[in-house]
Amino acid sequence: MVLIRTCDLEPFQLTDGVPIMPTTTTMPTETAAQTLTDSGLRSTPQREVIYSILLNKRDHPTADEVYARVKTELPSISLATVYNCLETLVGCNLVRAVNFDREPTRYCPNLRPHAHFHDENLGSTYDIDLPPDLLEQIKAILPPGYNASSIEISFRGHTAPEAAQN
Amino acid sequence: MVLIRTCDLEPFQLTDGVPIMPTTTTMPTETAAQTLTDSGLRSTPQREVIYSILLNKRDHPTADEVYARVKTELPSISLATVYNCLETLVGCNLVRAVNFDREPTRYCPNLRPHAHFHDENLGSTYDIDLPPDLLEQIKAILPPGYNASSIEISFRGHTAPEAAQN
DNA sequence: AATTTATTTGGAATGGTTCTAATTCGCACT
DNA sequence: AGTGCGAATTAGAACCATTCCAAATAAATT
Repeated sequence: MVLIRTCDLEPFQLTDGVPIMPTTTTMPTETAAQTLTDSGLRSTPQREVIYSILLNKRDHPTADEVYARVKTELPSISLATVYNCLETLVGCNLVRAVNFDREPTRYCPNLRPHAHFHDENLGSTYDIDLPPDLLEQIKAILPPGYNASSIEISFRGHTAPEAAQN
Repeated sequence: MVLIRTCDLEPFQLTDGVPIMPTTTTMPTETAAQTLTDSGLRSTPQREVIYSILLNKRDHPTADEVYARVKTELPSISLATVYNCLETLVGCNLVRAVNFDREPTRYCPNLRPHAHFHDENLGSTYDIDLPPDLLEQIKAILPPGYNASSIEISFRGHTAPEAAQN
């Protein structure tokens, strides 16, 4: 099975400058708490809050940015815990880690297959929906004997000002 | 124009365990020296040797690995110079930097569009030829207003033992 | 040959991330 | 309700790839 090392967002609208929040998301069939305990892990306030922060504002924050946001809710949390929790959430597939070159890792809640677009002017990252058939075609370029467990597709460039999403 | 942030290798053969070295490569129309001076840079021994090392063994070495290899030829070279030279070569498009998550950057001589496959068992990286039409299809998933200057496609997984290339 | 400018160099600094050892927490079992 | 025990959190040190810096060297230009 080929995992998409990529994160998720409902298809955003580009018709005007207004950011469209996902209305229906491919919600996990269980709560985060359930997924955690199913993986033999505990559902802690830190993990829950960090996950909710990721769900809440899907702008692919870095660990530092997550840290800043969590502190408003859990002022005594440590950066190490933020890293630990993010790693845990990635580990049980609630969240995906996203990398652009050697920039700090970004995080987003795990949903469906998509590519990433990184705007070099704004520093923003957007999710690009990936059609299943295209994914199949991409997998098909691998020679026999190559077993891929994950794929990552990322674009770099800039977005037209009128296409601003967030 | 969309650049492929990816490096190159002639299509390797997988029929047996024998690594096939590229026979014909899409050689640059100019020498490295020429490309450098065309970019207003000097052709130095360090730059030339590093470039030749990259051409010589196309196994996507890290800066450290390049450093180790250069030292046999230029024993007094410094690691800082290796980084400088690699950056210079990347800057004038003779070489591509390749990243897998946050692992150390790898380098390969610049040729045609291709994806990367990273074998998690061996730590080896292989180039996967990217058909032009597929590339077009991938670019086509971008919504209007998204102007990509580069694409990167990378696989992670393992290769069957009998498909060993190098 | 002298001057300017680019390049190299070693070592210090940076910055994101991970490690460590100690504390705290949550759950299971009395 | 209290206790014990493994899991989770925490602060700070450590790590490591990479970059920065300031001095030394080399190459091109005058």
